[in-house]
Amino acid sequence: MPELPEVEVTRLSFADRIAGARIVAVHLGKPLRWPLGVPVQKLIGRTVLGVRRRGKYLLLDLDAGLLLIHLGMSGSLGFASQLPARGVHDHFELETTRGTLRLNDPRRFGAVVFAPDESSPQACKLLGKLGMEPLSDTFDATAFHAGLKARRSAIKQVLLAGDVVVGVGNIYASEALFLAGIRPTLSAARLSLPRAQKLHAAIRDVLRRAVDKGGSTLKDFSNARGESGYFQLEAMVYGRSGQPCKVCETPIKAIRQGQRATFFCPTCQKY
DNA sequence: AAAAGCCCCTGGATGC
DNA sequence: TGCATCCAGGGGCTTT
Repeated sequence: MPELPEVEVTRLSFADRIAGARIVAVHLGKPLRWPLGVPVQKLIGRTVLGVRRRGKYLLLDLDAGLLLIHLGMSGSLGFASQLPARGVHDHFELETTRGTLRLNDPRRFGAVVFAPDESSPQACKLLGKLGMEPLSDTFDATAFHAGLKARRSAIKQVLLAGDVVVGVGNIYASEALFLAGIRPTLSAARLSLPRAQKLHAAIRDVLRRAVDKGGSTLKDFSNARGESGYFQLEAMVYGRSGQPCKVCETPIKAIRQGQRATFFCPTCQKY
């Protein structure tokens, strides 16, 4: 579910409220993708300094170490002073002096991992190979083009891979390619500089607008306040197989690339 | 080194 | 209504 906009929206919905909170208890449910990597006791008494984001990871900075949180495919966080009773899919909970942070994740592809610091092996294993941050000022079109030049697989799959640019998942990859007028199957290396620049702008545009709309709620995404997102209503191609293109009315086509669905308009994205 | 497949897990939708 | 099958927003790991 959660791509960069959903993760960022989640972060914005609780970062200010949790900053300065002291951890008073930790509850673990079923195992997530990876073990926490620290005895729960070591977290008790720690203070949460703030929440950052890197790609689709949330970084909970503590006064000693940090927690890396990934929402996987079906994860969502809740943060409130009073949450309902824990359910079967609530697998991690941080009880703090400011409220309880809870991870609900039915499929358990998500994870919460402790790292002593950002350059530790624990953190580098997860963050080390991540590409450029698309919403940061350092995301530069020329560097983006150079990154694509080195890759021969389809542009859609290079976007998803996350080693050139992070945060673009299955929804926003299709959407950005539509906005840029690029066929998803085109080899990444074959994008000219002007087209790479167009895609660079399209990625920033679609991600920013999605954050503004509170992310996309396809099924069950909600931010840490429990609020849904509305960007799915603005999708030009994602999930619109067979429906008329909003620009030219050609039926939207769905194909599979690397076990994932890709949506595009055969007319607006000719090559 | 890069690319392609596999797999982790649960639940909802679809089809018989 | 019941059961099997397919599909889903991610991404690390293994194999080519």
